[in-house]
Amino acid sequence: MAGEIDRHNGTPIYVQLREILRAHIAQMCPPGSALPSERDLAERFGLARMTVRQAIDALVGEEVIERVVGLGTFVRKPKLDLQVKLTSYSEEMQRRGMVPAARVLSFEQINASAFLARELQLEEGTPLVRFRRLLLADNEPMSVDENFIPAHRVPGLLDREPPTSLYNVLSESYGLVMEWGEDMIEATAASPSTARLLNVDVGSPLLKIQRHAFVARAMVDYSVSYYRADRYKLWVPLQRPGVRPTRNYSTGYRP
Amino acid sequence: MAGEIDRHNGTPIYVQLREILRAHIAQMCPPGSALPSERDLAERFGLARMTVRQAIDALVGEEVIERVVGLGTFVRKPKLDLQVKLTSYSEEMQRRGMVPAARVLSFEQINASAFLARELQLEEGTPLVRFRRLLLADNEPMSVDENFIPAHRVPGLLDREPPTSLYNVLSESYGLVMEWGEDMIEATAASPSTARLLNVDVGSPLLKIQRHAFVARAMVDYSVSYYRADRYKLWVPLQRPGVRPTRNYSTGYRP
DNA sequence: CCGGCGCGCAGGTCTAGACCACTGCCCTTG
DNA sequence: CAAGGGCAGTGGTCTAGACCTGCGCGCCGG
Repeated sequence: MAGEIDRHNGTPIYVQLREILRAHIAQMCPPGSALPSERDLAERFGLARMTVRQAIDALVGEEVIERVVGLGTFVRKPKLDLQVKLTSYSEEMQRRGMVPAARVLSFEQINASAFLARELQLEEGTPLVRFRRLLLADNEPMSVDENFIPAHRVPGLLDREPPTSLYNVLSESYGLVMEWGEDMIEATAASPSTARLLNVDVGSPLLKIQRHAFVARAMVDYSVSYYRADRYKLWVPLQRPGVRPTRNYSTGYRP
Repeated sequence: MAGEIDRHNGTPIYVQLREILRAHIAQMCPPGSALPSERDLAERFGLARMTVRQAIDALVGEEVIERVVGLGTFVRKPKLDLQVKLTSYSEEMQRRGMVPAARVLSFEQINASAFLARELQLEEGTPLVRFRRLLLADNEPMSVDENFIPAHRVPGLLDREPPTSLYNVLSESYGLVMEWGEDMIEATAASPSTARLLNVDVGSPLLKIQRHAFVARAMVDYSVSYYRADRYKLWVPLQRPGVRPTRNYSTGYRP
């Protein structure tokens, strides 16, 4: 198991352990495999068992792992059908037989402004990773995309190359599989800078999509995207309240 | 606070305390009121503070109460359900606390064009009821709305006054309760005629929403709406949070 | 050979403290 | 009167134990 506890960096120990466990699970634990026992973990990291339990409690709450009395703690099967909906741009385009590409506009750490802090439900000034890209499909601009992720969720992300698929990296390296979210959709007119990036006229209609994506109760990603209206439509299945959900949602490209 | 802890009946103490607190909140705590402090509760019930915290943790997980560092623990406002979809315009606006109104632009029978026939999955030339309105919210134009309904579904509809709430009439007079549907969402620029109706500049961004609504397997309504982008945003849940995460521990499952 | 019991280990619950950061408020000081 | 510091109280975190029940397996006796 990689990682060590740093007792002096201010991050609560149980949070550190939780993330160590999450990464460990994501990287080398198939569903059904057992975690070390609470007492083992306590000894290995030099912690009280109650502290270990606090870390494990969190992951159980997220339904990442599962306790069984008398047996141990086990990795749960990821919910496959959930994974399809909150898809990343690259997955989405590949599924549609288009060649996705991206030009990285910025990839840096910033401090949360008042606005971003509110959107991400964090304190103002919290370090965030900002990842801004121009997304292309078949070599033609499709959207300008800006993601904000709490930095503490993705230690070391900025030391890497900017990922080609953000959601893939989040899931494979950090165990952050987006489970649910909400989109705020509106129409807007292209600003000069956005128009230039997307290769459209200033004032052209764009689809603005703000997304909050969550893992368990914690928001992990806030993103703002501007899609070219002439290249992108959304398809949204609806249902009447009280009817059993179909649980489908997909973004769709229409030529 | 009513109730006492029974240390010998087998029910975990924190569960007993949790239910005592829940009852206490339900009976005499308006939203915003404070609970006794953790130390108070521990002393009053003769428990360790960690045990009290476990009870409180559960209620915080249920979003019944809320902790504020340095201040105390407070009763939350019950959450409103935002999960309203496939609602009619009037329901939607009422939910937002606005006064809905409509100006009828046309209310007539037409024959399905090739395009409409394809959208409604009917034969070309099939009689349709066309209902076109300018929808207002708080007396200001919000959208231009056009519904197409197979005429055989709504006999006698045209002999009435144009309905104020289309979905209400469909459901109350014809038993057509929309069960599911799909929205196609895109951004577009206001045409001269639409711009004039909506009281915006030509070329202003609009949200174009095409909706297919179904009862059972049969499509009952095809509609096209143009919403003013400056007045309308769409909220789309991507994936339900599912079960409220709790700190309860399940037993009896074998991986 | 087979059945049952007990041991070891898993998580579940609980205790009685500790120190920390944060908040609101009072009281002192300028 | 205003600004600031101190203080008491809050939740946040952590410790090092305790004893409980549930579980599987191996040992031992029939």
